[in-house]
Amino acid sequence: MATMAEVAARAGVSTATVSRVLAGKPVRPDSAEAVRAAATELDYELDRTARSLRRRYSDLLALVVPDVENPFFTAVARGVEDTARRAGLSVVLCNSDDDPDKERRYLAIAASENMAGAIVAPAAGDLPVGGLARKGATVVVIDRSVEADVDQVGFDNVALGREATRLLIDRGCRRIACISGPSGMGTARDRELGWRAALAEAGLEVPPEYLRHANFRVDGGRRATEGLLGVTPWPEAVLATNNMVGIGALQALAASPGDEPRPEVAVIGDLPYATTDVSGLVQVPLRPRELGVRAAEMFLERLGGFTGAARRVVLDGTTTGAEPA
Amino acid sequence: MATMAEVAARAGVSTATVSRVLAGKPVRPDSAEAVRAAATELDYELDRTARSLRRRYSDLLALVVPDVENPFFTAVARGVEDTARRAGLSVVLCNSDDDPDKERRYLAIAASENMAGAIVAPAAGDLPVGGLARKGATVVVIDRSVEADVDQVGFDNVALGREATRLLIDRGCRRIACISGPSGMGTARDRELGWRAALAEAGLEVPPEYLRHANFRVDGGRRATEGLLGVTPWPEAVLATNNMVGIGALQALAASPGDEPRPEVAVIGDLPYATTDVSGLVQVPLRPRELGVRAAEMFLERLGGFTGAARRVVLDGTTTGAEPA
DNA sequence: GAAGCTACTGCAATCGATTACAGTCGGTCA
DNA sequence: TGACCGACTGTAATCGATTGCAGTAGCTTC
Repeated sequence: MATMAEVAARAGVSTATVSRVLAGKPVRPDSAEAVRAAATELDYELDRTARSLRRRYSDLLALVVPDVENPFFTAVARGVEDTARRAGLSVVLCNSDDDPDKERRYLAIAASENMAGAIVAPAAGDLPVGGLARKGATVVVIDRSVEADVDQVGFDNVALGREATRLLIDRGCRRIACISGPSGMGTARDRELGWRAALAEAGLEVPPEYLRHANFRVDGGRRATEGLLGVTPWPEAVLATNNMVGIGALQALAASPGDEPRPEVAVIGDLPYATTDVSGLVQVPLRPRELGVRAAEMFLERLGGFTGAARRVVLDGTTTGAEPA
Repeated sequence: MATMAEVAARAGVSTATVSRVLAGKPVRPDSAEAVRAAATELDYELDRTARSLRRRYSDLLALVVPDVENPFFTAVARGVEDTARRAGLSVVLCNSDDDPDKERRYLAIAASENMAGAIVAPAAGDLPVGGLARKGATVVVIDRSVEADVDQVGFDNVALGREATRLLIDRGCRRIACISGPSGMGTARDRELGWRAALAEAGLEVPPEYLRHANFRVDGGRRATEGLLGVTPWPEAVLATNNMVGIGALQALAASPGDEPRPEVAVIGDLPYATTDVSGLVQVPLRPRELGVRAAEMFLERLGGFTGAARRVVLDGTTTGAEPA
C-alpha cells in the first residue's frame, strides 16, 4: 500500500502538499493535478489510523442499540446512516443486548478508537460516557432518556400510551389490558402511565391483573397475551406497548383456539413485517427512521461546532429547548 | 485522557514495560502490579488508533450486508458478533444497500482503517477487495458466491428451491408459481433453477407467466403476488424465494378480497416477525445465525494463521473442501 | 527600487503505542 | 573468581498523516 510520502515523491512535492490536496485546501493547480495523478497511479489510499492519531478524531460514529434484531432499531440505523454518510461519517452499529457491561465496553472502544462520538439508546438509566466525554466527543441519546447532560431525542411516551388507549376507548372497548415492558425501563413505564391516565380520564377501572410486565420481545408479548386470555372477565382490548410485544400478542391470538374471546389489539410502534392485514389494528406509529435522522442531525450540529446547552427533542412537533424544565 | 507515558512515569517504569503488562507478556510481578495500579488511578485507556497505526491492524471486523433491515441479515450479524466478541473483535456493521459503489466505499474504509478484515454478502458478482487484499486482511464471503479466491459460506440454493417446490407438490399442488429475485442475483437464480428442476422431475409444466422477478423486498413480493392472482389459470401455490418476498406475498393474500383464489405459499427463509400462525405454511428455514457463526469462525481461523486454500462451505452438513471442484 | 501583500510550499514536530535490540542484574556452575 | 545464562527492562526507531511556522516567489503600489 502506497504511503503519502511515495505519492509526494512521485508528484515532486512534499507530503504537506499532498495532504492539502486531499483535504481540498488551496494548492497551485498544476501541483494539485500532479498529486492527483500520482495518487491514482499508485492507487493510494489514505491511512485513517494515522490520520485519527494525529487529528485526535476519526470519521466513525458509534450507534449503540439494545437489539439490532428489532426492526425499530434497524430503521433508526438507516436514518442515522443516511444522514451521517452525507457528512462523510461511517456508522459503526453496536449491539448492547440491553447489557450495561456490553454497552460500557462499546463506548470505551468508541473513545479508544477516537471516534467522533456516539448515538446511544441506553441500556440502563445512567450512561457511562466517561471516556467519550473526556475526549470531547459528541454524545446523543435516543429513545430512552437519561440524567446525563447530553442531547436527547425521543418520544413523549406518556402521550403515546394515552393516545393508543383513547383510540381503543373510541372503538368502544372498556376493559383494556396493558402489556408493559420490564419494570425499570422508562419508556415502558411512561407508556403504561399514559394507559392509566387515559383510563382514569374515561372513568374506567384498572384491575391489577390487566397489567402485565413482559420482556420487550416477541416471546414476552406472546406469553403475556396468553396469560391475559385466561383472565376473567376477559379484556376486550390489549395494549402492546412496543412493536415486538405487539407481534407476540398477534401471534398468540392467531394461535388461540377459535372459541376463545378475541380482544382488540393496539400497538405502539410499527409492524413492517406483519403477515396479516394490520390496517384494522389500532396503531400508533413511531417513525423510527426520523428518530435516527434527527439524532444524527443533532450530532452533526455538535460536530460542526454548536456548543449550546443540552437539548431535549420530543418527536412529533413538540420540541423542548434548553430552558429550565 | 492519560497516555501510556504518564502511566509509565507514575509506575516508575518505561512505556515498554507498560505495553508488555497490558499485552500480558512476562514482567516482574511487582512492576506489573505498579503498572496496573497506576493505570487504574489515572483511569488509563489505551489509544487504539496509535496501536493500529503501529501494529498495522485493528480489532475491528467489518460486516457488509445489502440490507440491515432484513431480519435475515440482522440474525447473521448476531451470529458474527457473538463469535467475534469472544476473540476480542468488535463488529462494524455496514449497509451496502445492494449498491456496488457503497460496498466498495465501505471496503475501502475497512482497509484504510486497518481493520482485521471483512465478512461480506456481496452486492454484485465481483468483489472489490483490492485494498484489503493488499494489506493482507482477511475476507470471508457469505450468502452469495463470487469468483474471487476467498473463503465462502452459503447455502445450496438450488437444493433449497427444489425442496420447497417438492413440499408443495407433496401437498397436491400442481400449478406452482415462483417469485424470484432481481435477474443477475445468483441466489435468486439458483432457487429458481431448483423450482424448475422440481417441476420437471414431477413432469409438471412451467408456464412463463408463473415466473416473476421482484426486488427482494416486501413491496416486490406484494406486487408480484398481486400480479400472479390475475393469471389464468390461477396458480395453486406460490414459491417465495426469500423471506421478504414471502412477507409481501402473505400481505398481498391477506389484503385480497375473499372471493379470489387463495394459493398456498411456500417461503425459503424465516419469518420471525410474522403476525399470523405460520405453522401451516411450507417453509424452508435457513438458520442465518449459524451462517454468521460459521463465517466468523472461518474468519478467526484465518486470523489465527490458517493459510490453506480458499474454502467453500455449504451449510447443512455438506462441506466442500478446497479440493479441485 | 523598496515595501508590502498574496498565495503557496516545505520542514519538522507531533499524535501514542509497539518492539528490535542492547543492555543489566542476580544467580549458577565449574 | 569468572563465565554464562535467564529473566526482565529501557532506549529509541517506527507506523503515516497533519499542521504551525518560517519561508519564497511573484505581483502590486508608491
